[in-house]
Amino acid sequence: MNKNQEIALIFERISNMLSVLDENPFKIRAYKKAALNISELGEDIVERAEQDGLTSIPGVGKDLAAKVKEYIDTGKITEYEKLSKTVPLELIELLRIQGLGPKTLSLLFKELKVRSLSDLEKVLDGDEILEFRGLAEKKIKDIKKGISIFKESKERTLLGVALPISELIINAIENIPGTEGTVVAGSLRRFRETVRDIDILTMSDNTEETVKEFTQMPFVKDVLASGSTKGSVIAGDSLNAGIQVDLRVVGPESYGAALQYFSGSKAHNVRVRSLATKKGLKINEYGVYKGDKKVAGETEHEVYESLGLPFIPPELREDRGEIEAALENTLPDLIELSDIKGDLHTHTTWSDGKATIKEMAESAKKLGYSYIAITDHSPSSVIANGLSLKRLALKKKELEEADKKIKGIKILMGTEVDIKPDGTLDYPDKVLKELDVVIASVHSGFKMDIETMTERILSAVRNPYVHAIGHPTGRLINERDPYEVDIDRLIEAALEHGKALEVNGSYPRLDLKDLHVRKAVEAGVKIIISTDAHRTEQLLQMKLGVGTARRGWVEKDSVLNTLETKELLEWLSMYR
DNA sequence: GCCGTTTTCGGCCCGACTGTTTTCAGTCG
Repeated sequence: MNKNQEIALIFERISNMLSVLDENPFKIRAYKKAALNISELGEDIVERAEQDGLTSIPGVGKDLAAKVKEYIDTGKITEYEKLSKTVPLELIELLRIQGLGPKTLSLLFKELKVRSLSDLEKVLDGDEILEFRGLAEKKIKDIKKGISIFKESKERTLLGVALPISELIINAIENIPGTEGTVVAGSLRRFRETVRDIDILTMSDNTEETVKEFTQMPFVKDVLASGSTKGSVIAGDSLNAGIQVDLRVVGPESYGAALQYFSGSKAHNVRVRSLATKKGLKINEYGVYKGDKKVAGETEHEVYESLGLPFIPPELREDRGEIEAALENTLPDLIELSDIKGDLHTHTTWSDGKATIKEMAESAKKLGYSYIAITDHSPSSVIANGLSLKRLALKKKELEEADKKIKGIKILMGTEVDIKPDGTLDYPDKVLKELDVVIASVHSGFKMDIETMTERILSAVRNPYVHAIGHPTGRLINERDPYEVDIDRLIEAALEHGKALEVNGSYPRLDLKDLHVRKAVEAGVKIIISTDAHRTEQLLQMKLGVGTARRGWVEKDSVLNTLETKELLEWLSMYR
């Protein structure tokens, strides 16, 4: 964890501690907001402090700047140390329990000395609890249910897992008579790399009945809420067990306002609303109002238009400067999935893939691609059945034959070559020179200090025959942290040597991630968006890669695999 | 605790659902 993340975590905890102590809610929010902005800063906070610019971080004023400074200088924040003595860390963890909020927890903490999960469970089973106002039988039962969900709770669900599930549910809802326009909203629509729940919006002429039918669907294990416009359920084993699915049902006159509202993010919506207030408008999920008069609501476009803004694509709605860009009319013209002309990172049965060259190429052709690069592993990746020089030659022969046979798509001979711990590549230069596409990646020796790892990857960037660095930070979301690499230096070197960085669309990776991609393209670095497909259906993960790139404000011009075959081949051959 | 082309003080997004509140508080998103 770097200093930014450490400080963000402490502020987040302070916020939670204050909420359990029932402090000023705006102070609580102030700490949360500062935590978010510091964690997304994209710049070393120590450097920012040295330039005396801490208060230039949104949400960081004089007080919080002093606390950041204190942490940098002493490794401690006195306020946090003090609060920790009163409010145990284990207690604020309990805020994640559904149905148990800060008010109740505060009461249990102050009156019944609850300090941990086991304390809480004991208290809920005891008699004393029944003395408390607002904590009758049903509420206690709800909290107990929350505890059991909390105990089973997994980490946030991966985008690539949640998206297909949302499509199944959308289909099921569309089959309810009278529904129309069922779409995904929330963080899933924004293509966040992980999601906490699945938000779905639909229109219906009988909202109550639609919610009711939704809560009775076969995949539902638990119903958390069921009202006239909103239902909330927990999915059972037939889907991704434990994930929460929320449905909102509105009429057509409010569809756009509701979609805008439920797509979030929260931070984006707060900005949108305060903008509305300044213009003398009021905005909620039913529409935009001037006094009692509704001025917008049917479409998202008109909601933004009523505020004097152009439409803001969902992937940008994170309050990362999109409001300002919209006001100045400088929003990026984001890349579309249909701009992609081919996939430059795929595997076949020659290494650890499950499909042959021919099968991969034919699937790529069906997607309308003009080219596909087959980039199997190099010998050091033993587990992945990396190709020896001899097998590489044999593969080349098969690939050339397939290329002749299959018309309408160019099959490129490539490799995903290992960057070995000493920074050398797993094939000699004279071999790399003969390949159409060379992607260099780290697959072993992850535990290195940042200096060594960065140098290791930079030596691959400097190799004249490397085209791109594959999954540059090596993370596996929810499973493995990224290795330590100085992204800024990597970007600088990629720019200097004219090399591309990959946005790997494989859903456990999504690497580079949104904030890093944005940094790279803003610096002028070209990227490739690829799937790392090991089977034909994984070629469809391009959608996730493009979504991640869109979250990184990427335009078509920054992406090499939007080039037509001829232009791409020209670019690739610059390194020969 | 932050922030300011309406404010350096007084705001800080807004509504649905639930429970036990007979008019509203807590939780959630």
